[in-house]
Amino acid sequence: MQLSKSSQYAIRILSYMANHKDSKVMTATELSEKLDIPYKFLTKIMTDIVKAQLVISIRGRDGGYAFAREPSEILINDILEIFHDAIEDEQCVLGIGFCNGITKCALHDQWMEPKMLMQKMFRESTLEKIAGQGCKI
Amino acid sequence: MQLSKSSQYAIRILSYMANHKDSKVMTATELSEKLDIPYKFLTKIMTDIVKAQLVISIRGRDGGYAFAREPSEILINDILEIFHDAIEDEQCVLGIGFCNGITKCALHDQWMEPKMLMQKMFRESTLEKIAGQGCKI
DNA sequence: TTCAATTACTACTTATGGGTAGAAATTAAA
DNA sequence: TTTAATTTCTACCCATAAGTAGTAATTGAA
Repeated sequence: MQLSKSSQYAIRILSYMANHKDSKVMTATELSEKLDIPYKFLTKIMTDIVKAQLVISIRGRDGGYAFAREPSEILINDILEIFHDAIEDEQCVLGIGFCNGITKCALHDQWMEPKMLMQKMFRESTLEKIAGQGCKI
Repeated sequence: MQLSKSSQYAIRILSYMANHKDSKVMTATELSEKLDIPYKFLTKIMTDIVKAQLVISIRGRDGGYAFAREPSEILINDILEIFHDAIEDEQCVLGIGFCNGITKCALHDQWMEPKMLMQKMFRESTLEKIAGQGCKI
């Protein structure tokens, strides 16, 4: 019961970038070193994030990554969706295909409250919000 | 962000058994058919659950599986622990090693409430409780 | 004792996530 | 135009989860 490495890294990367909005672009090298994330893995993840249009990439000399939208407009849930880690409404915690109001799994009722709270948190936390907390990593 | 197949299957199996306490032992064949879980995978999981002493196994003819303790004494969290799916107190949602009250990850504060609620749910839901809800699967 | 019904064990295969290597493409500046 | 700094692409490798196959061990009953 945890987030994938890709989601963990992505959240750390983007929250770090949001924390350093003064520098317009940040390179993969800098992010990799500052956040202690394997360089090659980081570039792979960043390519996914660029395709999802949360950031833009500038290739070539003096290139790097920059936000495509304001950090106040980017939700943690947007990041989780890229790596298929978001908690979907219709998805059953026990993995059965017909878990709804009528036929439901053994944990359906108990799971409802923590699930809703988690979804709410992921869907209401913007990068700007979590960045302004004095977190360095 | 979801449980492993092993945990999902295990919860379904044990909650099914708790729902059918009249039959003392249940065979792997019956569980596999009723719950639509691959037979070989089910027996592998059951062996782990037996080792964790939640159920006992009776080998040989007329054998099968039976509870080692009352379903009212078995928590969902006990099952998650077997397959390393439980949410540990000290485990950071972003996977950093020094996430505590002083130095904390970007999501630390936001994660606290849903995490606590989830832990509480897994640690307070007994098999008996979730079984008595008219769930067949 | 033999047989059939059962779980346990060992070893394998397949799928997926995490991670790495090398080269290609792009671009600003010298 | 050349060079160096960058991202991107393709193709791998490794570890683990998920699932399968075959056989050994156990046991009640005929």
